[in-house]
Amino acid sequence: MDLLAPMRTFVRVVETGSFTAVAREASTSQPTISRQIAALEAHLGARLLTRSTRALTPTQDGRAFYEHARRALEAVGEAENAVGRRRGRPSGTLKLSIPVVFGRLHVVPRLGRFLARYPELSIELAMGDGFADLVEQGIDLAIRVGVVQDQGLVARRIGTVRRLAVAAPSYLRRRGAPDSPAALASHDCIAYTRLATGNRWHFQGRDGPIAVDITGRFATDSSEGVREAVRVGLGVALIPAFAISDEVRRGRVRVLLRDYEPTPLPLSLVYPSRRLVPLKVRAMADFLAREFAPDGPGKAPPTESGG
Amino acid sequence: MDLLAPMRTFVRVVETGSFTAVAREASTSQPTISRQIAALEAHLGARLLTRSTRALTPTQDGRAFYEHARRALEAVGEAENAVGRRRGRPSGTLKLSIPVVFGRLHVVPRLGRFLARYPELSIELAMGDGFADLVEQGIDLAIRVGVVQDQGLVARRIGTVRRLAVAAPSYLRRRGAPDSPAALASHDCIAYTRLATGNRWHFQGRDGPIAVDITGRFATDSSEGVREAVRVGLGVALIPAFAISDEVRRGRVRVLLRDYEPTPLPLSLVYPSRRLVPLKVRAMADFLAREFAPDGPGKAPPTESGG
DNA sequence: TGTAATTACGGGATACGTAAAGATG
DNA sequence: CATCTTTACGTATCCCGTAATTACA
Repeated sequence: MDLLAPMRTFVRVVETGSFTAVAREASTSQPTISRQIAALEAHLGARLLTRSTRALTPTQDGRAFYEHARRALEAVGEAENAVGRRRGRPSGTLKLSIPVVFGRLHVVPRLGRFLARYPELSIELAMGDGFADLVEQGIDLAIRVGVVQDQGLVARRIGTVRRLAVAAPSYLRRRGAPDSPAALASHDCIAYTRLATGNRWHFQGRDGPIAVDITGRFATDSSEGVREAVRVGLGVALIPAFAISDEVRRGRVRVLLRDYEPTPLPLSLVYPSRRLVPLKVRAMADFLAREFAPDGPGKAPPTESGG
Repeated sequence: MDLLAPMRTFVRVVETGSFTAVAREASTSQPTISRQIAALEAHLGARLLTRSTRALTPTQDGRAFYEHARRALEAVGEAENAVGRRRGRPSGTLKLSIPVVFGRLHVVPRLGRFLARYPELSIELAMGDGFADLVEQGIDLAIRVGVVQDQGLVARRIGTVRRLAVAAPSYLRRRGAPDSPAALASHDCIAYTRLATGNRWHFQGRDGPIAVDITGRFATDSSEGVREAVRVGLGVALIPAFAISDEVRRGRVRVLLRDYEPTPLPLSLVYPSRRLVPLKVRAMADFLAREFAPDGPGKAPPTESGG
């Protein structure tokens, strides 16, 4: 028996919660959907859906099968896209995870072009800075700022993010400005816990690298949180230039230690390591790498090559 | 159109190199095979096989599609095995990679029982100690001795391998026996380059851990090579107890430094990290973990629990 | 010239759509 | 009772197996 059609149908049924809706979507009759699901259940020897006129909920088996079916259908799609007429024409849905601020400023505005280029492809966007849960959440591709060290992930560096040491005028009036990285030890430093280097800040001085163990009473795992904390004068922070330059221009925060550049962070594409990288992942990765290349098509690339 | 049957057919055709053979295998007629391949090629818009009466070779597209198809079929099989009648009944082929000596002594003798328990499952065994090429070679599951540090791999520790410091009588006559780990610095030490700790050997002494930087003029990436080098008197080596105890019993090699146990190595199951671990991998992993558990069913488990 | 893949043809199973029946909140 | 799923039935399509044909070494 043919399994693919029932599997496709089942996936859509789970996602829409309705036989009728799937029938319309597939421009077929509703009994066809009913029969396909029934046949699938018979084949598997398991009930996948609990039907009632009003509600349609997957059973435990149904949920498990849904996950497997999605994977399998994606693999079949990859096979179809690997050769022949459809070669190089990715299709399906790409789950993309990007940092909140960077994503809003630099990624989302570019996605329209990507979607136009690959008409059979859809994007499901997740915003977040966490490294760990990519596989868990079924993310296909992520953009991450900072060193990637997770098991099971491949990182492809596409650029470098310059950072600035900043503080709000209100804080500086109260506490004065540090004149060297070492002076930070007696300042309130805002730690970004997502970075492996959490409580140690690294700078490039004229005479080589400088490391400072910082102290402070506010730490957060949210880059938005760091920025907000700086703005309200909670302390000094290192923030990517692209995320804070607006505030600097408006005078809401001041750049400190101009002679000591915080060590730039790598900007990486991250994806689960597989033997065969899906076409859609490769397509998006190549697109992003080109967009953010120092001499790429983006007018104002947020990254700088050296580093 | 149904894609699964043609894909299954195509995979077997590539593997057997014959339409007729596949027809026999599937107890169907040869034209059916021919038609399925033709339909598949039409669907994909690509020629997959170059046919001649005598030879049947896949085109470049064919080879690419073969790889993808295998993956896809495996994913579909996993979906079928996830629920219902066939739940927990893994099927297909499991590619297993094990260290040469450990595998021969402890794994291969146990595989019969495993195969009997899962009748729909086949095993393809690769012997080797390398860590890096698991994904490349399409290995589903590997057993490895030593610390696993590769990206993209999940390690599940199932035991501990005790090691012995050993040397041949001929070597000891020539160079004497070391009376402490420190004395190894003036001995010819045989390094096993696969271990991350290559040129530094760690022992558990009465007064805590001892590390010795060893020197020597022979190193190898083969555990068989280490054993052979010891036997012919090339020097001192650390060797897993299970791999050398036979030689010790026969007097061909002597155990040294009995008061200082070389730090035991972890025995781990290693597999590529995926969101959904295939059933067959889970089955084998559980089987091996139980077999090698300290109180497991194996009569003489080669591992010891404590670390 | 023999072996193996392709094309031709008739039969049968499968799957579909329409229509009616059943279930449920 | 309205809506959605299941069952019934007639039809069209697809696929298979046998047989004949073609291609290649």
